[in-house]
Amino acid sequence: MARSFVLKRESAPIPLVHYQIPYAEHLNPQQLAVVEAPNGPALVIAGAGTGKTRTLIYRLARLVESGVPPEEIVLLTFTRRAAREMLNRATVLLDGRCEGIKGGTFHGFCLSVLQRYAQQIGFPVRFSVLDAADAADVVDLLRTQQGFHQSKTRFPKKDTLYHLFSASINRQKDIPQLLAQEFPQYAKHETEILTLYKAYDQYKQKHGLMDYDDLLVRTLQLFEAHPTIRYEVCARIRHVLVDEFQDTNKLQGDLVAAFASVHGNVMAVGDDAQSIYAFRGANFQNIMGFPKRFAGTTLYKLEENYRSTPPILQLANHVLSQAHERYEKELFSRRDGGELPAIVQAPDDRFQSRFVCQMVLQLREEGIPLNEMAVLFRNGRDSYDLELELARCNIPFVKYGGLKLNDAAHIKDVLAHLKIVENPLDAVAWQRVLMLLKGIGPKTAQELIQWILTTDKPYDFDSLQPFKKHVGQLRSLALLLQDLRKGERLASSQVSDVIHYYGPILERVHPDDTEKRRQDLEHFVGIAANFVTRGDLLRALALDPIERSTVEVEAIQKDEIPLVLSTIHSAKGLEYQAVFVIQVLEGVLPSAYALNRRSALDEERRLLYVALTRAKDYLFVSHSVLGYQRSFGGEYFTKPSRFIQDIPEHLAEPWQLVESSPSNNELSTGDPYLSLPSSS
DNA sequence: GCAGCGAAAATATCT
DNA sequence: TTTTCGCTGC
Repeated sequence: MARSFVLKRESAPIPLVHYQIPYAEHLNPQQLAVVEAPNGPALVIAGAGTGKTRTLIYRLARLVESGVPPEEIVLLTFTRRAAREMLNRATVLLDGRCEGIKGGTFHGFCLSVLQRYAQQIGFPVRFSVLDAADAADVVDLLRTQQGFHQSKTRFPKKDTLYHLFSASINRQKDIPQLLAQEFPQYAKHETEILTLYKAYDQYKQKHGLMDYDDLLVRTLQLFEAHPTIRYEVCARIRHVLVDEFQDTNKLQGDLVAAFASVHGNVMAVGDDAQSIYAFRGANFQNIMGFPKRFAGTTLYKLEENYRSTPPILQLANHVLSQAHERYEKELFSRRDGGELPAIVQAPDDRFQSRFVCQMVLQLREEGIPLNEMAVLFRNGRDSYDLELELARCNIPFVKYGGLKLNDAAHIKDVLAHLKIVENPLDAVAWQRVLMLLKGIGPKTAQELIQWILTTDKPYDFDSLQPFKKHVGQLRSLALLLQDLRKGERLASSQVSDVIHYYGPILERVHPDDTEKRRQDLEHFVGIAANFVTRGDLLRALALDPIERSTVEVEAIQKDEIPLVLSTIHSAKGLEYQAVFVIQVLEGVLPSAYALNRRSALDEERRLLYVALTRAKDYLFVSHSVLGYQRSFGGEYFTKPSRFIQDIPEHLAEPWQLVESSPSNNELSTGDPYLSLPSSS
């Protein structure tokens, strides 16, 4: 197919394409088959560490070398980080020719489509994208407006409600069903919740707002309502490649089908054993159903693991084999030797942190760079104690997952000012901005917003009679907004202006930690410098929020490449020479939320499997006997996760951490053959 | 109707 | 640790 395509474009007969890259030398036969796959639908089942990313990259290069215009190739990945990395590597591989390939998340790609056609489905060109916190704020606004918060029995909070709405869309279940399953305590509020759901949907339409789910849903709606647009968009997608296909949900499956609807060239890559997004409606049946959905699918398999040593794989296989739903797959390593993974028991959290720090330092001595080591955990907060210890040991780190800088109140405040300039209909942002003013509370803000939404001069408050009391403050706000609105000013200079205006407010609202927050804001100006327009900045931030810890890292040490801290979910698809999995405890991994459902427990188990298979050479799985509850200073006993109970000793070595001598702080493994360096 | 205080509650994974 | 709720005084 590719060949005849080339013949059509060039008038002279070209018998064969000359490939610059020696594919057969760089790839094993299974990988090569994928890279050379003919046009049409293809499904690649690729176990952990089988060179899936590498294969995809070579596939991209191959397509480009075969004459497919790079801008007609779309690579859909799970995170922006993954897309960026793959496209960079492909670009290097084929001296820059892959640069034009479009890559990103489903949400990101849908956003780019919607930005062009938003008006066709009744949205303003400059619609706003709501992140999870924004969306919850909208829900909260409506919740209060409808008076549901005053109900006699407890009414669900904004986060719960938004979670419910989002789950309903992503898992294709109606709200009563979800309520009965997950929140039986709120079942009696079913009618109100349904009312709220409808109100939420209408509100977003009316104010030009889209949440994450809307990006997918509205794109599908757009395609359905306007087949010509669908054709126009998808005709430009000659090839679509989807990574981590096991983690796509129904909506994303439908989108893939739409994207491939003109050219039919779709390649999906996935591994059912690594499915860890069922909570978001991911359905690995998408993999099973792929050949049915796309007639003529060719199936490929990648089975040889190049990443991990045999002992690491054996432990991972063992963990997976205990799942209720059995997996037939067993990965085999192409490597030899390797040390047994360690199951490390620490007396308490502090010990665990000190152990990690000392081990990291020791491995660095042995020549492993910090960014080739990762500490993985179930929840963002599971690393708090470790973060303190790392700072104490002067070990620089980056953290992925967990809280984002965007969630900090002061950043949200600044963003809200930009949002109302971008989209004057964004009432939630208005509310936030107005309530920062002295003497303006929820009631006054609502009245002001009523007026703002109906006027054609939303940034001119001078004519406002009933709000005379506030006219001074409103005037300086108006000045700022009118200034920002003028011309096409650079995003970072707009951010600076807002911060300048916001300075006094910051001091008044957060008198205790003004300085710390001011530093965040300065950091934020730097980030804004990566974007040209205000709209670019806002949309990028909504989809790819700033990691909170990167701020602190820069403060610690700028020169050394940092150690990686990451939630397991965020570590998907990546690999490291040494991996520490910490806090492997009952109630943490598996999560307490998963304990009573088999399928959820299996997902937690796969999560640990994903964590273990990130390791190439060294693997440490740790847990502590005593935990410290951060909320009120208490201690509690913990149990090691059921997933690491009763692991035979030939699969992993049990280590017990003990204080080597009461007089100093050194740790010992209790094993005379294992020495740990003292912390200096 | 707003601000400030203290008590109480909650506390995932990601886009 | 942080957010939310409810009360009180202005």
